[in-house]
Amino acid sequence: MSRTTSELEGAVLGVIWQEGPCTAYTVRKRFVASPSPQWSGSAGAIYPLVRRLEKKRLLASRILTSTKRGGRLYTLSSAGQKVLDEWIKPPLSPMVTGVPADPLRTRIGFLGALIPARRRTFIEAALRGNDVEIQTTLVEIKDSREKNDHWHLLAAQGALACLRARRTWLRAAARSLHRKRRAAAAG
Amino acid sequence: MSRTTSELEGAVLGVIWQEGPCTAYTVRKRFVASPSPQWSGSAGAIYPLVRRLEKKRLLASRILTSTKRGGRLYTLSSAGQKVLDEWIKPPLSPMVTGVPADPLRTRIGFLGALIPARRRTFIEAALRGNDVEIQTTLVEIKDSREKNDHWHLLAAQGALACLRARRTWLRAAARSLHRKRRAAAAG
DNA sequence: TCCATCATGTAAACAGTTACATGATTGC
DNA sequence: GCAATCATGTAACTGTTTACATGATGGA
Repeated sequence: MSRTTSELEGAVLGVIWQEGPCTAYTVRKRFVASPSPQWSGSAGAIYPLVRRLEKKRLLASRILTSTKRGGRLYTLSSAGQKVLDEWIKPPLSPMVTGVPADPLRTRIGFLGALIPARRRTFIEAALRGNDVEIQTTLVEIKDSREKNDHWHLLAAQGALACLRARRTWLRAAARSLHRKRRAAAAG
Repeated sequence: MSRTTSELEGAVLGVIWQEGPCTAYTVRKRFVASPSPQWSGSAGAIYPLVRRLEKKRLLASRILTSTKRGGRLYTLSSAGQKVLDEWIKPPLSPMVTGVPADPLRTRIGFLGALIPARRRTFIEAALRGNDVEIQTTLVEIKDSREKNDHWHLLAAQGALACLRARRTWLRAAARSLHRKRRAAAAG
């Protein structure tokens, strides 16, 4: 009967669970601040979504009186809590456990379309970009440790593990390119 | 002047570059067969997209005469080659180098919403699902090695690296849960 | 011959982005 | 008091999925 919960819906319920009573803008800021560029956290996505969730009785809201601007303070209802629970817990679909999409990896799959000289340039740029992300993530880890935010820390550590693995892989790719070039020169 | 190339557009151009002259259905199959559940490769996405790309002169097509069913054989035009090139090569936006989205990681960030007993269950299910993906990827690696598909091999190795890192991370998460539980019991 | 599935598509529903609008609040 | 930006929203556009339709092809 209940339609399946989308990633964004689940994440919004999760944020409201974490933040306690909060406005749509608070939720929005969380997505905008998120290091992963998964969602933009655009107003056009969040405001209509929380309205939908409220209509489904997964969120309760009361009007903000402390400010003249209006707006609503949202809380997770018990039905919302349950939906959040169902969204997180097993069984985990392949969509959840499957190989996460990585635009960098996608491009590597078509790297042969570049002229050889550009391939090396690509890998170098990728390594630089990846290192920037690693630095950002280290800061994020430090922050969540200081705030004692156990789950966020765990998630950030997962992101770091992924980035470090990507780094090792990219370096191996660079070496493999090098071998290929030498083989081509020799053959 | 030219609008930015989306991930799906880039990937479709890449597939047609790889496969040589091929039909929309061939492209579609590639996405459906892809281990990453990023795109469904649905007909409603691919057929209109190749049409759009053709209208933009990035693809050329000729009608299939060998079959009665009709359909078209698409080829990358030189303009298409150029767009593919631009799409792959640096500068790489944060959207490309950023932390790849991982639904598993997202859920871990909200794991505190589950009752403690369920948290362990989640991690175990995640590990099982992850191991299945590792097996699938190993097969993929074997295949591309046999087919001497260098770039696809490289991409699959990247996927494997990511999955292995995820495995290590999940095991660490399980240990961390365990510590937490013991601390709670003791405190 | 008949049934499954291949291959090509289309249409409606839906979700998310961009861009805009508007009033409140804050800092100078 | 004025400018910047905060906060709340809306509307149009775009792209993707789901579901359907339809004829071709291949194997029993």
